[in-house]
Amino acid sequence: MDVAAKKTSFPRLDESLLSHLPPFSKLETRQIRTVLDQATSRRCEANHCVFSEGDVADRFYMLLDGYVRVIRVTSDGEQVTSLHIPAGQLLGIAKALGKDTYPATAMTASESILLSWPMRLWDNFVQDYDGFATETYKTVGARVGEMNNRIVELATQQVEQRVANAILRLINQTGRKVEDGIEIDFPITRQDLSELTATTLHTVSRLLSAWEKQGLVTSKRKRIKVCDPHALVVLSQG
Amino acid sequence: MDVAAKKTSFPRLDESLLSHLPPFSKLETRQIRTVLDQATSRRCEANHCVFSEGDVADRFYMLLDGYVRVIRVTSDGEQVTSLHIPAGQLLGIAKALGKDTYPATAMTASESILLSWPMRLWDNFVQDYDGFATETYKTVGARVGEMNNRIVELATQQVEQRVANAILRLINQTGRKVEDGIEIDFPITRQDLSELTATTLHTVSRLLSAWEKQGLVTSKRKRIKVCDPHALVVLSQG
DNA sequence: ATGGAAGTTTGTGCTGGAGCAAAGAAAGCG
DNA sequence: CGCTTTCTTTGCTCCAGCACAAACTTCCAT
Repeated sequence: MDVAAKKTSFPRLDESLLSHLPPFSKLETRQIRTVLDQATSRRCEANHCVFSEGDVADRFYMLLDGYVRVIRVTSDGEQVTSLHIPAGQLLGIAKALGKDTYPATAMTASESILLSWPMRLWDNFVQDYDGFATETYKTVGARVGEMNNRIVELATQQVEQRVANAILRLINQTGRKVEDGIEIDFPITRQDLSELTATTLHTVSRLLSAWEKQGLVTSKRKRIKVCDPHALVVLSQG
Repeated sequence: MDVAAKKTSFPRLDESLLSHLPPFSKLETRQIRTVLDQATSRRCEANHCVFSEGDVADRFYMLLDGYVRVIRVTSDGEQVTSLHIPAGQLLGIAKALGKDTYPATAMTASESILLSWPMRLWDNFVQDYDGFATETYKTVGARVGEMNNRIVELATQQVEQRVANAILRLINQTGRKVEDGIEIDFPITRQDLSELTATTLHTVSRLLSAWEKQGLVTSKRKRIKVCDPHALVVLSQG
């Protein structure tokens, strides 16, 4: 792999990129340089499949920029989004779950930049890099927590609350402050939202229309801006 | 801790108990003896709280006998069961998730026997015992997989399919072959099932009655026996 | 600019399953 | 043994949200 070529196509690909990210933050500059040299970088447009459920897990990834959604497909073809992963997190870390195939599919939700390493380096990373293991287990823990919350949410809440919650979560993870509100800063369709909240795009569309009438949100095609986050919080509590 | 006393109240508490269980199966007899000496054992009746969500995770557990259910409680007091844990598995392994409080509550679902160790031994176990870490990450991975499945299930399936699935899962995990069928071998109420499947005990009751009329199951108070597992599988597929 | 694809809005009817209520059956207890 | 508690069954009502359908808007490629 030609490092020079990488640097031209991704000018910002230097130590400073990783040095502030939890799994690598305790590393020395020299170590980070090694890590970078072993990495493959890739820029993907939105809706690009990073890896698929069941594939042999031969690489693990760090999302440098953009957003990735983790989805599962049911036997009859329906998609369910189980997680959104924001920039700065590892993904495809099957090894941390004791698996050698990916347990779910990952797709980019917006244009994204990914670093990846061959999975055979995993054990090296764990051994050589102080804090790497700890941080990945924290990541796993956080995702387990999120999944748990989604289960509780799906089990007990109404559709309106779930949609409100989903939007709030996205805002927290990926919100961008703009004039008169906070916008989800990647393209998201009603369909996507319905897959996140286990309902239909029709219902999501209706809800957003209703909220827009009440001035809680404004939305264009693939864009959602929240004007009154507090009102959404109230809604989400039931 | 008086080892002699333990041995009298739990006569079977010797090396053979642990030696076949995954996290300990690679240990030498001498090591297992050390592990046992450091353990506290406890017998609990059904519906006993092992640890609560949010508690400081000061111990981790091995379920030797019985069943444990992992539950979460919503802000308005509703309970949701996220997992059933069968005998032979670790629980309360917050450390493997990078947490120092338990992320959920664990209650015994039947009379159970638990070993436990102070959490400060966790790192020792990981370091000293070959395969311990690997196996716990597999456990975590399996639970993540299960949770993922539950999310997909909740998101896409009808109540009838979910209840059928839940019963099948329980049968697989904890089923006991009896004459003319397989029985869930711990007491489970309609309420429990409804918490597992995110519905109401009324609906579960109706479904079981209907299935009983069709000869798929028979059930007494707190007991469910499946006579025609295949028919249940068909139902669960929708 | 033009046609088509992708995304969104909105209306209408229908139904699965929740909510409520009330009574019956089994287990536990003094 | 009767009394209480816990668990279960069942009937009835009602509505949230799904299915289906059709039109509209925005984006994109040719």
